Amino acid sequence: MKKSKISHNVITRLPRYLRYLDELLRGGQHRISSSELGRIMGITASQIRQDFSCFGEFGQQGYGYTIELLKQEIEGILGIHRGRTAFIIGAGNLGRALIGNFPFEKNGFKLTGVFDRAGDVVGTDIGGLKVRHIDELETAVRDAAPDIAILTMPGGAANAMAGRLIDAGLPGIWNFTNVDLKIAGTDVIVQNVHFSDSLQTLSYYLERAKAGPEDED
Amino acid sequence: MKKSKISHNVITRLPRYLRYLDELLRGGQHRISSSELGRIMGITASQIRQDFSCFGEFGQQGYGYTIELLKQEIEGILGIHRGRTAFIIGAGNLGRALIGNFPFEKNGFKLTGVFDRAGDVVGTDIGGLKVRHIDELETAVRDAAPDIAILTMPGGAANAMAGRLIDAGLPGIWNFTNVDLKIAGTDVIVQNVHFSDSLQTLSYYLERAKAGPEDED
DNA sequence: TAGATTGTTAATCGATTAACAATC
DNA sequence: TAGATTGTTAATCGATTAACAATC
Repeated sequence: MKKSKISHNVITRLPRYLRYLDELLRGGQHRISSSELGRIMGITASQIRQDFSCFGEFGQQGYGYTIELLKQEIEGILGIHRGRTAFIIGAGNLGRALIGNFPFEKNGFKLTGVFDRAGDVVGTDIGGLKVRHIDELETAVRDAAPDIAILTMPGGAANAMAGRLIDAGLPGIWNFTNVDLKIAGTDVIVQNVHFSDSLQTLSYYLERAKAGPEDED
Repeated sequence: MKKSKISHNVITRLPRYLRYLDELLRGGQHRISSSELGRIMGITASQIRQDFSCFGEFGQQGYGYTIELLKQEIEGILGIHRGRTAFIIGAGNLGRALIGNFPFEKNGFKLTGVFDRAGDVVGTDIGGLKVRHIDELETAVRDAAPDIAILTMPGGAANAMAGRLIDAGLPGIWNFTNVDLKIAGTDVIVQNVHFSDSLQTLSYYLERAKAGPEDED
């Protein structure tokens, strides 16, 4: 039975399920039970069944789950086949790293714009996209209507940039800067990748290596 | 009163507290109450006081918290002044982005080695560090005894690399590859930065923009 | 002192785990 | 059919919030 309000914890486990299902498929496996998947992933079979049951009934009693079908269902829930588009704001090292190495297509996204404010990169070609000047941003957002902007510029400019993007009607932001965007009162969706937070968390567990958990996200 | 077992949720909030305290200090503020901090951060004052009370008594009744002191306490808990060292494994775009832009020092880390397997980058200088060949890794880990290795190489090689590092006695791994490292049976500490998971979570909330929460990590 | 705010205990809420009838 | 495994309800566990005495 589908649930109306789905917890954030459940949502963040979905991409992880997807990774494991992918790996099983690559290993030639086509069917799995919640207990086997739980054993592999280090979580309980109960949790897996509860999680899936938020969205529908994807298994078969006495059989388990067909991996291909389950994967498709989860991809559907995450909206991976929506053909979304993204702008990258900031063509520095991090922006280039994403453009060059991140599998946007596999995640249902297509890069359709790269912007920077530095005169020397504007006009150059990175990964098949011509870098445009940041002054063209608002026009471009209104014209191309990307689903998200990826903030890979210095943190100092992040909030001003977010404001411009939101004003131009952008629905989502993938934030790689080390600041929390001030978005109260807007309905933009923000997902943060805070490197510092992650490293500091690692630092904490290093300190307490004997006592704490050994693998945390 | 200090608590013996501290939940992961509490730990992951500590870096976020630190960011807000920093911002307040930069704004010239020196004192704050749990209720004011809660209002700014969008959490309850109760949660803030509960979180801090896991580690000690950092405030003063009737007054609140001295921001400088509170910040120092949290930095201490996270082990930020430990003078930790790190190797980067993979001198591609992402590795260079971290070397060039990430404030390791502010997070208590110092880069002491960069490794790659590609002949053309080995021997070159990146951010003041000479890139060494991956074959020298084990020797270097034993000699320099870094606290962590930062995996910024292709995911396909991640598990083999993690195995080598663990065998050489490395305590921690900051994993930027899109795979879950198989570390069962070891006592290495792993912290993951899974870009894909983050983007897929964003994708989910874009789909359900009207109903879901608007700012999630 | 009076007002404010902490640290902590108790109450509530939500998430995870266990159990089991339904059924493939 | 018998065995296996789901989806779901109930029980447990843990995390968040509320309340308040202690005290600056």
